[in-house]
Amino acid sequence: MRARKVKTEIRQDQIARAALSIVVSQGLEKLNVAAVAEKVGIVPSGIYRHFKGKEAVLDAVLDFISSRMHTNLTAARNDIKDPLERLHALLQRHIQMIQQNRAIPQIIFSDEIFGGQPQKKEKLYGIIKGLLAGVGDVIQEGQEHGHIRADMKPPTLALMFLGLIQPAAIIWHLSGGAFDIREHAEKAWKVYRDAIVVTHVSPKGKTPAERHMRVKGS
Amino acid sequence: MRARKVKTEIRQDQIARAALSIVVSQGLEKLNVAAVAEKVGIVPSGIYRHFKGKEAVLDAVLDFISSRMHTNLTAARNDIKDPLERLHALLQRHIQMIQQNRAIPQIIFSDEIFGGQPQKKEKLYGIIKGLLAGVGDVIQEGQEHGHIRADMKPPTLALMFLGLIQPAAIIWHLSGGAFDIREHAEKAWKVYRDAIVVTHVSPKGKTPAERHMRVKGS
DNA sequence: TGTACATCAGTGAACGCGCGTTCACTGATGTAC
DNA sequence: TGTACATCAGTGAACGCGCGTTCACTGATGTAC
Repeated sequence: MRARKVKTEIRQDQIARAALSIVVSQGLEKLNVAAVAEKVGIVPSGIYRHFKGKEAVLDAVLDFISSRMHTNLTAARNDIKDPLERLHALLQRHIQMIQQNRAIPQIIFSDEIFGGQPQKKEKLYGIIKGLLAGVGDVIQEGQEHGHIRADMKPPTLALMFLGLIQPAAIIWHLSGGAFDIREHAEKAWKVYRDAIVVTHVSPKGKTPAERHMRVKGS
Repeated sequence: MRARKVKTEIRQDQIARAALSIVVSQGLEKLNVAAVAEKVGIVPSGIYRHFKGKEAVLDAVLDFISSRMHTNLTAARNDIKDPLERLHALLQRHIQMIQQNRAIPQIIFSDEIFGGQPQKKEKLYGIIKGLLAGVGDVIQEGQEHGHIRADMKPPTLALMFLGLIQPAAIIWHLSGGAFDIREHAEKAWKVYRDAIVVTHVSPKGKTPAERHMRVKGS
């Protein structure tokens, strides 16, 4: 039975979504041209009317993930003013995203991208750098307002922020979803918050960072 | 030219090492039976005299990684008594291990294992659980001696400890080795240490954990 | 110490499978006049 | 409004490549007597 003719822009979108959903439900190893084609309702060779090849399809999937991360960033930015609260919200959104489609860790760590062509690696690197920059901006704002310790640079704290999520995501995936990633993230968040927060019940006119360091020092 | 005959136990070891070294230098995608055989100096089909198949070779490589992690754990345990110092040493050893063979993140996150057969996934899960348990033991000891805050369970703090390394390892890999993973780890370690340490210049007879919390609270 | 036989590691040809990709075609949709 | 033609999406057969694996064989090593 011949599939209905559909404009190529629409098919491109359908194909990218189909590819993502296959990875979500079956893992990246099961992502092949035939499977994508079937999901869209055309024949394998039909894919090549809309994409140059499998690589291009993967590129489109990466774009999807990238845009979702940006959505999270801007949503948190618009919703919440306080930098620490915003970080917390970002953490929760990120975890929700990972839980909803376990595709993301799968794709990020796949051979085809993680160990694959420099081009793809570069693209993934760009996505992660974008996320880190977004987190770093929130941290810097917090530092400027005196809410976050200023003796550590934003990129360092931003990467540590990722560290609250990533190992948990891996355990969660390896345990087949049994590990409670959200619960861990909340606990880890408390520790992280303690480590970077500067309290405002100012005693003796010191800068927040100085006070923080003194309190810790002895 | 016919290869010299070698006992199967020795060949098994040679094959496992060859496989690991291929992943280190060329990535896991380049790991195939032919490449391993060539490295060992026999013909591809010869591999099957010593392993049931490619899967079994991968298993052997995982065993290698597992044993290296245990080496790190016991070395740190023997060398250093103070729990916090021991954690620090463990961090440094772990980073050294990752830098020496970038194979480890590659293998851990490969499709074949990370997204592959449940059996392999289980094995990897076991390795990571072993590492976490080792770190957790050090933390628990620190808590019992009053050096580490006791209001968080060891598994939580242990997973956060992994979070100091893992995102950095990924960035390091994606950046092609440009990112200074060691420098980041040292900075992150400072923040982490601040977050979990309990100082001993005791003021008013409180337990270390209580004092820590009060200092932070307001 | 030598001979006969069993065991075992190494070989090369061939198979089979998955899978991405090409290509000549068909037929539907859109456009010019 | 109708006709002719160009464009473009969908089709199915076939190709080619990589790669894991099998199998009958060869020849070396070890062992029993």
